[in-house]
Amino acid sequence: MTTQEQHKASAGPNEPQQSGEQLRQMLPELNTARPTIAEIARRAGVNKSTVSRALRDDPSIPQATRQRIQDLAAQLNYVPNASARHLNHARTDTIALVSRALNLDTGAGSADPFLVELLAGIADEAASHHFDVLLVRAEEGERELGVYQRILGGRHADGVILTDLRPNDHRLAYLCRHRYPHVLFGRSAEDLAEARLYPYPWAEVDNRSGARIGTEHLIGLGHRRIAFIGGGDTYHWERDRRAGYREALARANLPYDPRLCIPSGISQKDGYLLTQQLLSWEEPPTAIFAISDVLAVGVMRAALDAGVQVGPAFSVIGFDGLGLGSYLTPPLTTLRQPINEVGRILVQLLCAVLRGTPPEEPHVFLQPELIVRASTRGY
Amino acid sequence: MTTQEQHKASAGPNEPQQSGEQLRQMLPELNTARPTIAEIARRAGVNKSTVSRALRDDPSIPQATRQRIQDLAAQLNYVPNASARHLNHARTDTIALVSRALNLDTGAGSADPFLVELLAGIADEAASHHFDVLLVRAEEGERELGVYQRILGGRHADGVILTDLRPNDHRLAYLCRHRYPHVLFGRSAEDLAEARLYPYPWAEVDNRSGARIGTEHLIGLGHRRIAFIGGGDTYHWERDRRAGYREALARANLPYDPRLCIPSGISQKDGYLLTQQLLSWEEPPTAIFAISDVLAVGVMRAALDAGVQVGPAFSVIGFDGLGLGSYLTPPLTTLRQPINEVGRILVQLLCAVLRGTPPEEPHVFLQPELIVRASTRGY
DNA sequence: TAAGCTAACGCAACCGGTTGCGTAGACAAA
DNA sequence: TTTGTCTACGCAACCGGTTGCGTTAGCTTA
Repeated sequence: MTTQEQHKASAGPNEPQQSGEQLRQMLPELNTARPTIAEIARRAGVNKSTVSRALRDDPSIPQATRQRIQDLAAQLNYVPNASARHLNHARTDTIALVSRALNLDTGAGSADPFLVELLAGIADEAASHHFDVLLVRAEEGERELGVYQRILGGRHADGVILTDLRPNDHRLAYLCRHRYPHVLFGRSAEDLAEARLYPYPWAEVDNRSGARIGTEHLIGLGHRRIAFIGGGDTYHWERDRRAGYREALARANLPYDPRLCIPSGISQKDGYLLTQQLLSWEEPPTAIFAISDVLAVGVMRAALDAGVQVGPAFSVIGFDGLGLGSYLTPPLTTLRQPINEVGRILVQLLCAVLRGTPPEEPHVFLQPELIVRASTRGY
Repeated sequence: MTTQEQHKASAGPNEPQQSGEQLRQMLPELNTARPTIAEIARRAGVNKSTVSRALRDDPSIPQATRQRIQDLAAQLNYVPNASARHLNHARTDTIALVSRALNLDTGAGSADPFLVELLAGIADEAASHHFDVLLVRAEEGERELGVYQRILGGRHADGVILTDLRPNDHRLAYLCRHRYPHVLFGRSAEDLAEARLYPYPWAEVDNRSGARIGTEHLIGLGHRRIAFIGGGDTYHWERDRRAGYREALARANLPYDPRLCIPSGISQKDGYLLTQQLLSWEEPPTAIFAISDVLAVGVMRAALDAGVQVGPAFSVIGFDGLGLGSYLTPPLTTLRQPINEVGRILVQLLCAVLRGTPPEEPHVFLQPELIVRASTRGY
C-alpha cells in the first residue's frame, strides 16, 4: 500500500453499497463445469474421437455428422481446453517476453516507454501466428536463469524473446546448452568464443550506425567539440552507440577527447547534472549527444536553466525517437528506432525457429532514422 | 515491413557471416525430450506416484527417499510440465490482461505510457502470487467477446483484467453470464439494471474527484473562465473527469458554459488545434484543463506558438502524472494516478475471486494526487 | 504364533483432448 | 452366397502429472 488515500466504495459518490460479505454471497461459483468433448460425444451419441475429428473438420467424418456435432458444440458453448491440447502436442503456442522494464525498481524512474511499442508489435504479430504472449519479469543475479528454466523447461512457453543483451551474456550459453528456443532483441554473441556458431536469430536496431549518423549530423553543422553523455558499460546498446560516436569522430579526423565522453545513469536527472558540469567548463562543448531521449530532456532543461539557447549554436541530439521529443522546447533532434517493427520481426524469427525452419536471413538490422528538429537546426 | 532500410547481417560491421542455410544446419533439434516424472521414476526404481509425492515433499514419503528423488530430479534438470499440471488442477495459474493499448492502430499516436506502469504493477503482484501474466489485445466489434471466450473458456487463463470500461459495457454481462472470473480497471456496471448485484470487484482511480480538485485548484487561483478540453463519450474515465469539472464549477457557483467544454480526440494534435481556436476568441478562457497530459502537451505548445505565457495568468493543467509532464516548459501541473498501485490491487482482487474468497472491500477507489507545477503556479 | 497396526509405496483411474488402428456394416462384384 | 472394398466410426493408448485407495512388509501386542 502506498500513502495514497484509499477510500471505500461506500464513501464514494453514487456507488452501490456492497460489503465484502454481501459480495461473498453473491459471487457465483466459479464456472468449473464447462462442456468437454466427452460431454458432446455423450449427447451426440458418438465416440469422443468422432467429436474430436468432427470439430477439426476431418474429412473422414461425413459432412452431415460433422455439421451436427459442430452445431451441438456451438450450442453448448464448447471451447477446447488449451492445457489438454498443449499436453498432447508438446507445444503451448505461447511465446514469452522477458523484460527488465517490468520491474518496479529499475531506477529508470518512470516506466520505459519502449516496452509498450515493442509489446504492440509483438502482440500484433503473435496474434497473426495464433500465439499467446506471456509477460515475464527479468530477475537478476542468482535467480536470473531460473526464470528461463521455469518458463521453457516447464513449458509455460515454447520460446522466449530476450531483451537487454549484455556482452558475455551468460543467458545465451544457458539457453543454447538446454536447446531452449529463443531470439534476441539486440546483438548476440559476437563476443562469445563460439560466436560464429551461435545458432539463434536476432534482430536489432543498428545503434552504432545511428550514433555515427547523429554525430555526423552535428559535425556537418560545424561542431567540433561534441560531448557524448550517457550510458554505462553493461548493455550492448550503450556500447554500440558510444562506438558510433567515436567512429564518426575518427572518420572526420576529429580527436577523441575522453573527457567529453561521459558515463552516466539513464534518468533525465543524470543528463541535467552532467550538462550543468559541462556548461561550467572554461571551454564547454558546443553540442551534446545524449545517449537516449530521456537523458536529452535533462540536458535541454539544464541548458535552459543556464540561459543557453539550444539550437544551431548549442545543439542537442537524442536517441530513440520517443513521442515526447517532439513536445520539448525546442523539439528534439533524435534517431528514431522502429520498435514496432522490431517486435514483429522478433516474433517472425521465433516462430520460424519453433517451426524448425529458420528464416533465410536470421540476423536483421534495422536502421534508425535521423529526425532533424529545432534542437540542432534552430527555428 | 516498413520503409525502413533493412540490411543483412553480412553487410553489418564485424558481424559473423552466417547464412540462413548454415544456420538451418546448426540449429539444434528442438529440445523435445525433457525428463518426465516417469523417467525419474524409472531411474529411481520407484513408481511415478512416489516421485510425484517426493517432489511435493509429501510426508508420507520418508525423508531419505524424498531426498534421493529430489537430488535425482535436480540432476536431470527436471521441471514439471505446466500443461499437465494445469490439466489436473483445472487451473492455469495465469491471469490475462486485455488492453486496447496493444493495438497498433488505436490512433493514439505513440504508445500509451500508461500500460507499462500498469503492467509493472500487475507483473510484480502476480509474481508474488505465483501467477503468470498473459497479454491479450482487445478486439473490437463482432470479435470482441470472442477474445474472452477463447481465453477463459479455453482455459488459457483463469481470470482476466478488463480495462477501458464503457457505460453499458456488454462485456460485463457476457462475463457474468458465463461466470468468467474477472476484475475491472475502471468503474463497473453502476449503469446496469442489476448494478447492485454485480458480483465482481473493481478498482479505479477517482477520476471525478481528481478533475474536481484540479478545477478547484484553478478556481482558487482566481480563474473564472476555465475551458475543459477533451475526451469523447465512450469511456467512463472521460465522462467522470468531465463530471468532476462541472461539479467544481457548480460548487463554486460558476456558470457552466458548454462552449468551454470541448470534446476532442486523444492526441496532442487535438489539444493543439483546439487551443488555437480558443485563443482566437474575443474573450478566451484564462485557464485550460486538459483531460490528459498528452493533450496538455498540445495545449501548451499552442500557447507557446501564440506567444501566450503559460503560468498564473494563463494556466494549464493535465491529468495522469506521466513522467513527461515534468519535462515540459513550463512543467505541467497535473493529477497523478497511482497506476502501479492499481495494477497490484487488481491482481489481489482477482486472486481473491479465484480463491473463492472475495476481499473484504471489493471496490477500491484510489485518489489521484494534485501535483502543482509552474504551468499553473508560475516560477 | 497369529492377529493387528502402521509405514512405505504401487496400482490405476483421471484431467481433456488426439490419434493409430481395428472393425462393423453397406454395398458391389464374382 | 461368398469374397472384397470402402466408409464411418469405435477402442484404447497416450501426453505428464495427481491422487484415492489398496497392498505388502515389518513390527508390536496378545
